[in-house]
Amino acid sequence: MTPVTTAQELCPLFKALADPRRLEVVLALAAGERCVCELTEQMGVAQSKLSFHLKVMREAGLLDSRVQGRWIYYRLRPEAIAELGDWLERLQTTAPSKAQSCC
Amino acid sequence: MTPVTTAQELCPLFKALADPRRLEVVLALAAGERCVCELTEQMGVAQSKLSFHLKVMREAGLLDSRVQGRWIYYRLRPEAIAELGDWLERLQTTAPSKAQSCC
DNA sequence: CCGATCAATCAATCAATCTTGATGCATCAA
DNA sequence: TTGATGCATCAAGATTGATTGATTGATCGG
Repeated sequence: MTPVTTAQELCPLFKALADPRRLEVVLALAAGERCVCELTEQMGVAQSKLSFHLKVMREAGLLDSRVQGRWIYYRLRPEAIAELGDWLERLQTTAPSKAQSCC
Repeated sequence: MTPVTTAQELCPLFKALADPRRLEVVLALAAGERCVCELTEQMGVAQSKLSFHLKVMREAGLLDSRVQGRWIYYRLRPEAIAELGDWLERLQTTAPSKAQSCC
């Protein structure tokens, strides 16, 4: 039972992915959760900048975070990836019809 | 043989989808190709605005267009949808590893 | 406590995108 | 050839998003 996400609900997710730095983060997190300091070092990026992008992705529902001591670990939300994948699949399987006359 | 798209190559596609009006267009086109005037009417949107968004999506490789008489028909590029889907799938199947110590 | 580290947040600047209305260029019907 | 239609394009302004550097709050080790 796919919960059928609407396009409007997916928009924030697409926005969250529509940036090269954020895609880089997503790739890093695909290998497993990482703390902010690891990501900062790995990407060689200013801390506040990374923090900004992490926030965008977290608020879009693409990432989750958990606090451990003084570190904050981020990870991908597989549900978010699945939603996007499902929506794309539904797009593909919609029977494409030739345009009728028009206007 | 999946041609393995890199994140940087996908970024324009995600950008192209990161807008509610454009998602609306994509949905309309999932049902088959449509000419600009049909889309304009269906979406109740200014013509130049729609034209702008169509251009963004076309340049990202998400849409294709063809001229017929004085109309221009737009359609989804299934390859683009497939690329996105493949990338997402690869994300999901990357074995997620617990973060090691850190820092 | 104290100093250090991790990370969020804020304000200011800068940059990219979107919107609007006007204009121009083809195509078509008459 | 003329007038109308379909659509791209352009310039200006408005909106949104990203970057930077500084500050703050929390947590930790000593």
